Amino acid sequence: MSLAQLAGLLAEPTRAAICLALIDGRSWTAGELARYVGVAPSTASEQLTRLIEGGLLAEERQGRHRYVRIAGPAVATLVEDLASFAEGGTAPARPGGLREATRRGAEARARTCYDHLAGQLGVAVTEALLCRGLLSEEDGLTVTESGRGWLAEQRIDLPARGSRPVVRNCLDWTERRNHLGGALGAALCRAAFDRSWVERIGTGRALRVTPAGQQAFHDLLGVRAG
Amino acid sequence: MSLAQLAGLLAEPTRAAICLALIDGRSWTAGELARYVGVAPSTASEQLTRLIEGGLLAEERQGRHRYVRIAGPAVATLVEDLASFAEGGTAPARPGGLREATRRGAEARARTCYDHLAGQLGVAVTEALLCRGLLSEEDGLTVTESGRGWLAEQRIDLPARGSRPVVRNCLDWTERRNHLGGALGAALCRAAFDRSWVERIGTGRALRVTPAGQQAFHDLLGVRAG
DNA sequence: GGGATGTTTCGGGGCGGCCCGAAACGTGCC
DNA sequence: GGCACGTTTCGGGCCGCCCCGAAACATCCC
Repeated sequence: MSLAQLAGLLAEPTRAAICLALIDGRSWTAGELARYVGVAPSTASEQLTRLIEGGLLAEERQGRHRYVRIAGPAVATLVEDLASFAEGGTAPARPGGLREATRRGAEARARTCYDHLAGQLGVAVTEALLCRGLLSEEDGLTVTESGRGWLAEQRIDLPARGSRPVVRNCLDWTERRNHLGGALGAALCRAAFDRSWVERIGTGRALRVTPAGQQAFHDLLGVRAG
Repeated sequence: MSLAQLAGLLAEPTRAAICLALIDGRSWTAGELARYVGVAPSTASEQLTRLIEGGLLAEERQGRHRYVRIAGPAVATLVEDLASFAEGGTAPARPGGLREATRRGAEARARTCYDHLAGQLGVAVTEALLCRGLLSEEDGLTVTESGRGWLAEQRIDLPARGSRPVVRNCLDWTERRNHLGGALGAALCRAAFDRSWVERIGTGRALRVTPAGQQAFHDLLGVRAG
């Protein structure tokens, strides 16, 4: 692919809006995106196909839904750099100013990775689940019996085995260690949002751990967060 | 400016080729670029205007020539990231792989900044010129009498005072110290190329100091390069 | 099976913009 | 002044593609 082709993918307001909507790593369905950016479903469908073919987005089909998300951290960084240059009129620049450093610091502490927790928080939670025997790494990553019990206690639904693996190791690019992805990772992340343990900082992927969240992560998993 | 507008600037093969041609920081005239990318001068002129208005390029008019260059390091980084993503199909990614780290290491040692020397080499040369009293910082940056003599000895033409300042401090974004820009900085850089003291590594801004260059920088300025 | 919902395919209208050539403009040189 | 050269402005041809609506398809639920 050429530079012009790549840039062309982001050069239309519709496609740019789609990428910006997905920048935090969450998955959206094609219809949601169509409504969000204000185009007909047919139009969104075509543009999504193009973005996927261009390697900017990844899709996951579930029944009649087409879930779509940013293809990887490299894409997210690229889009963010472009957007920040476009907005600020000036420099993202590699060494980065104070603001950039602050943002990266926040992301290093806690952020979403697609739809689950990452950064120091994500890794710490995963470690804690392993230490306490709620997850096991013996035979690939699996949820243990006591893990099932714990999840039930916490009223976190263990997702049924669908097309998506329940647990999956996901390499953390700041911590360089694994954190928990998969359907369970997503469920934990959703719970953390629903219970106001974490909230987004701005529109990016960075998260703030709320006081309630610090309490909860400590009490439930012995994790000191924030 | 919006993300789509910014991306749109790079979304046409002609404009993308122009930006890639300028990626190493050198200045080209409008006509040169037109021939290089294979379009009519009128077309190049229009596209250049658009790129300048978009903040990606900077221009400097001298007589009937229109010199044009990348607007700053932020733009260069942006274009390089996009190009590397487009080519590699995969990741530039902030933390960067080995290849990226190697490139950045090379750039940190020696590179061009627009049309003059930067990186450790550029800073070292500038320091040496100051130490030896060839440049003075007393009353703004100026060339001293002995500096003029030294340049004559080296057969480096001290550029006549034109629209461009002869010497100018240019903040180095890896060394965080000043290096020499302006017309003299460009003349020194040109001399270094002409005399094969340095050569480009690949198509980017990174430079390699040749054995002859190591000898010359050491003998003439006491600079240990490479 | 039948209906509701989400998605895709297809055809066509319409706009934007890329590119060129011709002519005008500015500058430098003889 | 007159010529050469680099650049810009303007008009116009032409292609690409963005977007929509209608219809077809796929899936899920009753």
